[in-house]
Amino acid sequence: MSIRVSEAEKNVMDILWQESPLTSTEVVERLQTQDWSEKTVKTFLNRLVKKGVVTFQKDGRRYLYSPAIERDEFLADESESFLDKVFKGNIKELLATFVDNKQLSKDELDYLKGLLDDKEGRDVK
Amino acid sequence: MSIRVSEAEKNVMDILWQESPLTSTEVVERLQTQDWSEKTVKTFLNRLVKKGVVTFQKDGRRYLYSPAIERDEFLADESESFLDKVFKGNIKELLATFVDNKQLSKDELDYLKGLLDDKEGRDVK
DNA sequence: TATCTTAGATTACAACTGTAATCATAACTA
DNA sequence: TAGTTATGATTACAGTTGTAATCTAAGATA
Repeated sequence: MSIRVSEAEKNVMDILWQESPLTSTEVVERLQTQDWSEKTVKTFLNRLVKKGVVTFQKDGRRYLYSPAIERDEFLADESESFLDKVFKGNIKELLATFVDNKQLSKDELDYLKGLLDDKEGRDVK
Repeated sequence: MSIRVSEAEKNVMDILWQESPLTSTEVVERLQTQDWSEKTVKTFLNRLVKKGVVTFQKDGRRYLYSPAIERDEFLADESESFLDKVFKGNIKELLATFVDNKQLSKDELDYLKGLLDDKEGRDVK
């Protein structure tokens, strides 16, 4: 049931999660880094609307686009699906891979330890 | 430069990482859970060979297939790419999402803490 | 040896993606 | 009001993917 948003489309979602509603022109502007033609970005907006993950209100001849799904929920979905597909659900292996392969700063390590401490006690086991 | 292996193809890789070399027939057997036709599995093997991530030695008329890439390396690649594409490289957010959204057992929490402790001191930062 | 199997190679085909260009039309401008 | 513009809608087109079926030829079998 997982939401189907392609790689390229995700970049558009990210823009809208940062700020919305936006016109297509504004979305195009904020996607300068990607060097997509304005036409390409419009295509993505269109597809995202058809997929039901972006909505719009009309404002004269133009549309004001907004995300129709929550970023957190989307990330949780994507993460779950990544865990299942790549690590076959083995979360220990997934976490080990990330922790092992990334250079983590002291700050990041502390942050993560904090997360674990908060978690401790809450999950009944 | 990341390795291009599709969702369905990953299941074939998983089989070969568990045991290899295997004939196509053996791969098909081990993929019973997926209800793919034998033809479909053969197609995947073929594509994987063309992509250079599976190799084979001939054994008479049949091939003995083996992975041509390391599972660990593949997982690291996939993870890196997932982090970049979905979390735009923000590893704290990624880890927080996993830790928050999954029910983690005491065992898993302890394991993860162990990882972090090991890591501590090694990363110079 | 002639025939049957069966394994890999080739071909099929629709949906999804990346990447746009063209079309139709509503709104702005002269 | 008539022409210009810019926006969303439609169309394009090749590559990837999921999901096979068909073709070809080398072994196995009668």
